[in-house]
Amino acid sequence: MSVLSPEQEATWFAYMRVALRLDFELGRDLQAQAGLSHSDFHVLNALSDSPGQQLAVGDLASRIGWERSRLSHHLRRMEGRGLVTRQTSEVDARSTDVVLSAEGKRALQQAAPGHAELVKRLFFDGLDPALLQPLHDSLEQIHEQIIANGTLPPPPGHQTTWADT
Amino acid sequence: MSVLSPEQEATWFAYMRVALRLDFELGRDLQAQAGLSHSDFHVLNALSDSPGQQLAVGDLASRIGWERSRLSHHLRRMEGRGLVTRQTSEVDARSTDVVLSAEGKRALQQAAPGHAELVKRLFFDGLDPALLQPLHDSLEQIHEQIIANGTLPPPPGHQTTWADT
DNA sequence: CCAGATTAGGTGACATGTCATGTAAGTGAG
DNA sequence: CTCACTTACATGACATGTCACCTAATCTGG
Repeated sequence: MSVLSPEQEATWFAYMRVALRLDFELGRDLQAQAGLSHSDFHVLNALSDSPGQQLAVGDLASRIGWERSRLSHHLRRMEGRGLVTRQTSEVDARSTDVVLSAEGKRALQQAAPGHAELVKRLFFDGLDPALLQPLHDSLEQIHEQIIANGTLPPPPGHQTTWADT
Repeated sequence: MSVLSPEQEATWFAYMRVALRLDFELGRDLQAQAGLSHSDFHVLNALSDSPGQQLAVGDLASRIGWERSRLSHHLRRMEGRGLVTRQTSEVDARSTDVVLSAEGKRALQQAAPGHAELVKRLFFDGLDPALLQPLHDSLEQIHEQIIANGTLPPPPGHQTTWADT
């Protein structure tokens, strides 16, 4: 017997096909339309909806599901391009706060509408509206599962179902 | 008014969170357990369920949603490690056939069970069984949409809904 | 206050991915 | 047949990501 049921396997393959192509299409579009890589966009986006438009490096990493060292390299480059700023935290001198710069904000605002438009076109326009809610619920359940069973720390502010003892 | 409805936006964010973490967790596990990158795995997997365990470079690329040049570089490395073989096609001398080698097959078979196990644990074990079918349908619809509206060529053997004229 | 453990990040070497461009085989209009 | 065009890949330069390891700040129990 195999590990996954036939239905699960079919679903998994469908997921992978979607994920691979979507990642490619979105990255390509962002690069062409806004001069941002998909990675840049994730970072800017996460900062942008954080209080004070800033986040500690570690929190940012778990927010977007990256390793710290990857983020560290990427932030150096983004800082060089003026998209973000780094400053040592005032409460804990080990920690670094990443702040969205004015230019970073501008770049994000310039990129976001077109990006959302493409997401709508590729992801939602072909989806039966009746499936939106089930899809959302599925993804949330899977997300919880990944956080509970994965190796990355949970995102900042995440609540587990069972109260911590 | 924004481009996406609030429900769509929530669903999209849930999707991105799942995609980012899943990609990370699966890649990490494959590397640790089987010494294969997630990229290697996609290539081997695609070859393995193709007739003759081989595929033209271009077909392989659209099968896994990659650019050709990325695949070309990756194949050179995989060939160097003995996982695949490349040979000029006999029917069209421009085209290159990529063939799964015995060693590649072995590597894939060694990696697959653990990989499937992790997929089950991270993706399906937390999912309400009643949502499996809707999730599958959603992903298939989205997949069709991406193929129809994206820039990558459709995968080999893909049928569009409306008969070609 | 001090030694060792822990936590937050940064870094260097090297693997991988992207973009622009190159080469060669097939195609086809005249 | 031949010049222009298209198709299938490969490659080189450079951007990005990974892994192992480093430093410094903080915490903990004497």
